[in-house]
Amino acid sequence: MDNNQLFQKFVAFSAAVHQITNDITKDVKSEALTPLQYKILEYIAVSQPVTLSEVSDCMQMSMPNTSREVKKLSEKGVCTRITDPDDRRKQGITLSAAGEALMNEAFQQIAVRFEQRIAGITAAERKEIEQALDLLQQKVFY
Amino acid sequence: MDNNQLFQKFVAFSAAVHQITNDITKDVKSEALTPLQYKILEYIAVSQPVTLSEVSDCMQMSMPNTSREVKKLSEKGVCTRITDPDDRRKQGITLSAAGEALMNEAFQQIAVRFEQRIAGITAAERKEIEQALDLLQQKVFY
DNA sequence: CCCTTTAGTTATCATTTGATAACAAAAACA
DNA sequence: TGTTTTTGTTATCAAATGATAACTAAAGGG
Repeated sequence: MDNNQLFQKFVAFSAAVHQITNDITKDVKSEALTPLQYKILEYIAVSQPVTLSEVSDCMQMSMPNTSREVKKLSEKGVCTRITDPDDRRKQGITLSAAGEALMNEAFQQIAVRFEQRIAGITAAERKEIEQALDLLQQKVFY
Repeated sequence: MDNNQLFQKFVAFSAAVHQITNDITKDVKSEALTPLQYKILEYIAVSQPVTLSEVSDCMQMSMPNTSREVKKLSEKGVCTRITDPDDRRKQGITLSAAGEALMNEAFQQIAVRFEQRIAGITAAERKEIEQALDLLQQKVFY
């Protein structure tokens, strides 16, 4: 039943992460973007270049809906699509300059709030945190 | 600039947690509940008894919308509201028996998937993971 | 060369979610 | 006691998201 205890911790922890990150990213999203669009853009930012299918898979949304939302994003000028010369069905989606700027600004704000949150932490603690992040990402959240 | 590196790790980590938990809880939600309703129920399950205002705060949604969704949940028979005798404006929201059953089933499924994920881990690693979860929850995601 | 599969698009409709105004009742307070 | 604040409700509307069908074009495979 030790397994169950670990699971309890996992659930509580995941809930905490969701809550804190929601809190931190709250009203960061540009007025021009819907929440979904912001999330998609965030995904593009981290994984670019990506294909439509990859966005669809990762965001767990249907191709038609993905197509629609990404189309809106490129109409808003925050991302660019270039047809893959090797397979002209595919397109590489990347952030445009405007998109990069927008996401930089967002991350900037998030960074500020993150730093407030860990303000007054010692160097040793920081080291511990880094190691814990690495460990969990490697063994649980991979 | 060490701060910035830690922040990078934090962002990557949060993204990973979101993705994995989304994956794990995917299609766990009962057919009878919308995603929002499932999240609210999950929150009630963890924090019961809660008031409408607390749900509203925590889920970052307006009181009217919170009222509507919680009303739907109680109409579906998964939660119960009892007026606080000390302050009859407030109501304590808890899971009903059916709600408990539903959430138990959901957690059961999530637990199974979690265990698959950490299958083949040594006792020492398990210990490390537990400590890492505790540390982060205490120092970052509090 | 035909057939199938993969990648993506467009259109349309239903449902969910968000926002706002107008309200009621209990509690707090002056 | 009368007024204000807190807690919640109801109704209504707009916008976002989800689901599905019908389609195009390129690639792959026999």
